[in-house]
Amino acid sequence: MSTRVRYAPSPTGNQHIGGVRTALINYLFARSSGGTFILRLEDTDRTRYSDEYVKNLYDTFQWLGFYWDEGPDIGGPSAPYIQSERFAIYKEYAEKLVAMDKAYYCFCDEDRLGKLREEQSLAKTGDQGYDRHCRNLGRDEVAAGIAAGRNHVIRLKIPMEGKTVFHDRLLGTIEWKNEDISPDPVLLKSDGFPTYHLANVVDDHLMGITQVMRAQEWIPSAPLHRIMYDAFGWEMPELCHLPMVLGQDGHKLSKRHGATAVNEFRKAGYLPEALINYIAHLGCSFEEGRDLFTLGEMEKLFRLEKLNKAPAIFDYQKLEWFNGQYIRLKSDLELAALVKPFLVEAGLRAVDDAVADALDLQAMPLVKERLKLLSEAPGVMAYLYGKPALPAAEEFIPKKLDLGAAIAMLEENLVLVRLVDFSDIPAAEERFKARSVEIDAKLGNLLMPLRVAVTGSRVSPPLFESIRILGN
RNA sequence: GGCUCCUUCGUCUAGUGGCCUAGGACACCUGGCUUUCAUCCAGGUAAUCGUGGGUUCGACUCCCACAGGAGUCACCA
Repeated sequence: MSTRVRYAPSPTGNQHIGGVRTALINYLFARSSGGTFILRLEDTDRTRYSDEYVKNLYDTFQWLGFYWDEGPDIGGPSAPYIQSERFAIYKEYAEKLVAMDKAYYCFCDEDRLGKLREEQSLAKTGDQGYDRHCRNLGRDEVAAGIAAGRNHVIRLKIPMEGKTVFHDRLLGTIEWKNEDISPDPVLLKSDGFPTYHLANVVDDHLMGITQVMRAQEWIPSAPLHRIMYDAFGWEMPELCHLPMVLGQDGHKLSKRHGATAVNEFRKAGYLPEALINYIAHLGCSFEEGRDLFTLGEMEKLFRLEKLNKAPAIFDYQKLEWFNGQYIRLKSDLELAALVKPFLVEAGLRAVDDAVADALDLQAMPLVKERLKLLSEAPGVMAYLYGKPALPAAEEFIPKKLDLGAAIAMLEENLVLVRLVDFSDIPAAEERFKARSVEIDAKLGNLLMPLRVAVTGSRVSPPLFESIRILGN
């Protein structure tokens, strides 16, 4: 049987590192096993839903460059892939569960539930959860309640004793005492929408999902799902709970750790290849002694067994290194195109400017080796456009400049690096000013078109200027 | 607090009983190349494999206990 896996995000926020990593691992698993990767939109939370997030989802994955085989935008045999369009299905299955006495109608309102919570916290007996008040309502009472139009939900009957066992591909066998499972979770909300638990289980079954791979934070809902599969008499997909991604402080990665949304990384000048490679490498190894892998390589090399059980801390520094590596792998032409939007954004050049295009392209060999992020390009290339370099990030001690030698090299059409530190060499300031015109003139004469690029975004403009001229 | 999961350099990892006096990568330090910076190359610092017990001729690798960390306890997913 061929494998079918899915990424099932909820459009209640922009796609972030954690979600994308789950998607990537599902994708790699599908590819490595000749299976199918499916996208399913779990948009059952109407209060947090936004179209904007759906758009962000598509944008993100188009940018990242790995895509699903079946999904809302491209269709497939299990359509529709949007849960709000499968509305009726869930109601049907929830009621089926009630008919089988595996679930029940509950008329408790927010008021009662709130009070219950208060009492429980006062009693300090620990969180007991729902008190199963409506679990044993008579047939007549239920009928009357519904007839009266009272708000109601459908809750799952969690067995009061015994235990629930499930197997995790990565973690092994996990046992839960039924009394420790959240008492009687809601399956169908009072607005008629399913909760995650119902929709997730029903869809995974209906869509023929064979492996469920999701973050470890979902472990506590696994026993509950097991109970539902059993109640329906369905075979449960194989479970595999993925290690989580943590911030520097060891807590679940979130906004306060810095950039977490993929579009933020994109704006900051990260390459999708670098992000994908780094994320995949986090908590997983592909081949001994190597860190850099293309998507295609990972598709072939991926094995679930190589996943780590322990959570991993997201290291922005190492990601930057990956990014620098991938930037250096780009051809000049590719990189120039990649960098262009950042230059335009910085106001250095216009979008349509053939001369600027040529200039950029010629500067690439120099720019390429000193970029970790595409967003650093404007700082590095500012001089090319007659603007001062960006402020210094750090200082360094320059060596003494020999203008005569510099000009000599220029004339030989060699790579020239000129460094001027006015504070260190007081006399140089005067000399430089006096001869800068001469230098510029020689530049013009020698090299057409000009091949000039500022080197070193860390050079402070008032103190240093650094120009490098490329030879042919 | 209950329950569950996890535990090799600061970080990401290799490692499935002897090849480990623990290997690689990021970061950091030193040197080389480059009249600067960056890139690149070479080298270095860094884990008594969370702690304590076992099992075994032999344990990072198997078992147990403890400790620490994390996750989760909604009509959110």
